[in-house]
Parts: sequence; C-alpha cells; structure tokens
Amino acid sequence: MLHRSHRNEIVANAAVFDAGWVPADFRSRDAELNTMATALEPILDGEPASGLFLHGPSGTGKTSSSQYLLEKLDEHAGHLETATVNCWSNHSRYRVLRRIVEAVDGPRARTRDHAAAALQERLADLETPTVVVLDEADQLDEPDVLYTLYELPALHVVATANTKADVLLGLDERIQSRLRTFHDVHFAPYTAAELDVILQQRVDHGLQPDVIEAAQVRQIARAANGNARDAIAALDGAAQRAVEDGAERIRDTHVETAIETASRAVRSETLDRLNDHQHAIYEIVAATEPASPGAIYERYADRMADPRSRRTVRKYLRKLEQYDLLVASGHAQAREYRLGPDAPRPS
DNA sequence: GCTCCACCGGAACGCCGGGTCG
DNA sequence: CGACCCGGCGTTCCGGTGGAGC
Repeated sequence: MLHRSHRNEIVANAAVFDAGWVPADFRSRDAELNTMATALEPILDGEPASGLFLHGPSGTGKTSSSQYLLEKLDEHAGHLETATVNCWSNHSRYRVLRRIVEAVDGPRARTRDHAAAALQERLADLETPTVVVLDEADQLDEPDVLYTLYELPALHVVATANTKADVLLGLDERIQSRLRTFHDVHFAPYTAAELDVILQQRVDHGLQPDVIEAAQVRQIARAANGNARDAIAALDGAAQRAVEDGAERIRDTHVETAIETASRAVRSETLDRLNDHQHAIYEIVAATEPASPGAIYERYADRMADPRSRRTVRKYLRKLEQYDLLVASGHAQAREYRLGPDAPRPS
C-alpha cells in the first residue's frame, strides 16, 4: 500500500488490477450483454421479465458483465433499483435477504424485527422493480432462497455460477422446474486474442506508457487458458516484480515468473477463506491422498489441540468439496477423498 | 443516557436413520 | 449381516443488536 502510487515508474493506477474494476469501454462480452439486456428490458416498461442464469468457468466475465449491466441500469434511477450479493460471503438465507434490504433502504435502515421473515416481508412490499445479482449462487446454503426471490414480484434475479446444476442441486423438482424458466447465458473461456484486448485495456489504464511490450502482453494472454482473472493477475504480478527490481520496464523474467505464480495465487485465495480446522483437513488430504474419512479424522484429531467433532469434520469435508478443493469418490467403506484437479498444492 | 433483557442468526454438537460395501 | 459413512434434525451456546426499563 505504501508508496504504491507515489512516483511509480511502472504502475500508474493500481485500482485497474482489482477484481471489481470494469473498464468504461467494456466490450469483451457484447453478445452476452445484449442477451442479458434484452431479457431485462421489459422491466423498464413495468412488465415482467425472466430471471437470468449466467454460467461458465471462472474468469470468463460473468461478474464483470453483471456489474457493467447494473451500472447501465442505474442510469435509469427512479425506475428501478439494483443490488449485488456475493453468495460466498453471504451464503445464508438471512444474509442474502439482508443485503438486498440494505441495498434498497440503505445500510442504516433497520426493521424493528430483523428476523429473516421480516426482511422477506419488507421485500414483498417493494414497489420499485429491483434487479438482484446473486454472485457465486452455487455457494448458497439454502438455494431455495432463489425461489423466494423469484416469487417476490418486484425482484428480478441474475444468478451467477459455474454450472446451473451446482445451484439447483438438492432443490425439489417443483422448484427446479420453476427456476428453469430463467434465461441461460453461457460464458465460454476467452480466446487468446480476446484476452489480449482485455490485458491491453489494463495496460492503457493502469501502467505508465511504454513499460511493457506487445509481445509480452500476448505471452501472458496465451498462458492464461481463457481465464481473464489469471491473465490480469499475471500482468499485475509482472508489474509488481518490475517495481520491486527498480526496473524501468517490465522484463521477460518478470513476465515468466508472474505467469508461473499467478494462477496459484488466485487459487489460494480460496484457501485463505478456510478456518484453521478446514485448513488442517485439507493439508492432511493433500499429504495422504487418497484418504479415507476415518483416517482423515484420526490424523486431524491427533494434530489439533481442540479438535471438532466427527460430525463437524463431515460438514467441513462437504464444504471443501463444494469449493472444488477436494473430490470424493465411492460410498461407505470405499469412500475416498482426493485433491481437486485444479486445487493448489499447499507448501 | 445507560444498562439490561429478549431475540435472532450462526456454529457446533450428538443423535439417528438410511445407504453401501465387504 | 456388521462396519462404516453420510447428512437431516433438534438442541445448545455464543455474540450481536435493538428496544424496554430505569
């Protein structure tokens, strides 16, 4: 943080590399945005619109597209409201409803009775149409909250997830079929050429002039496997390394080491969100995979001073599975846990 | 204005029924 | 059938937060 913006010869505007930064000339998902806008357009005329389901792998622009869309919709202030809920940090029914009420009434507005039921009643009374983005909706503890929102007349839901099945999993068939009326928008991995454009925007808005060569940007774009988040993290990492070296320009070695560590750094953000117990379990599986549930618990209880119960560890294992950090196979005694295919190897 | 209480959400727990493999 | 595992359910404890009472 310190000195980062002060006479930096490489970085002009560090905010450009933040996950939430969306360029004003966001053009990389024109087709998808058109589909989304068309689906939501009836709202402006006070007519019903279908919900939206944005699915595709991470780093393909689902969140950026929905944020960009909300910004455009906010220009119609008065006719409609918008709200964003990150379901990773707000995964309970109560938190989701609360976030939406806060977005609509302001953070200081408090209902007398702040129970989930009261929040829902408040939203049922809404008159202004409100577009709600549920980011990472597959992290919801109770996905039927989607249905709750769907049934509230003023709300229009835009849900984001890797796959639709991840979200609908565990919902009963009746609710699933209702939610199937959501309009699907698929986000495919970016091509290297598209990533090149996306990176060039960050170069133009975030770096000093002439500190990186076009060939270096192309190299980062090619290495990112269609994932914009990885690509941007690599570009940011290369710039950071050049700053640390006191270099006047970004060198090829900066690019190469940044590419190597970027995807791992992005993935380990997932690890950072785990508590100590979940972390220990993850490391045990990493060290002993394939690992049986019983053996995992024995080792875990042995290592920790205040181990959680078997029941809680089962919950943690399920959580780690949801995060794609672990995969489970087999049933009963044949049950085994392994690291997920893209899971970071702990050091 | 301050303190206390009542209520809520969330985490963790034990219990237990149901499923599956050997 | 027995051993093992999963996950739903009710309970308990804790921390936060308004509102009532002084």
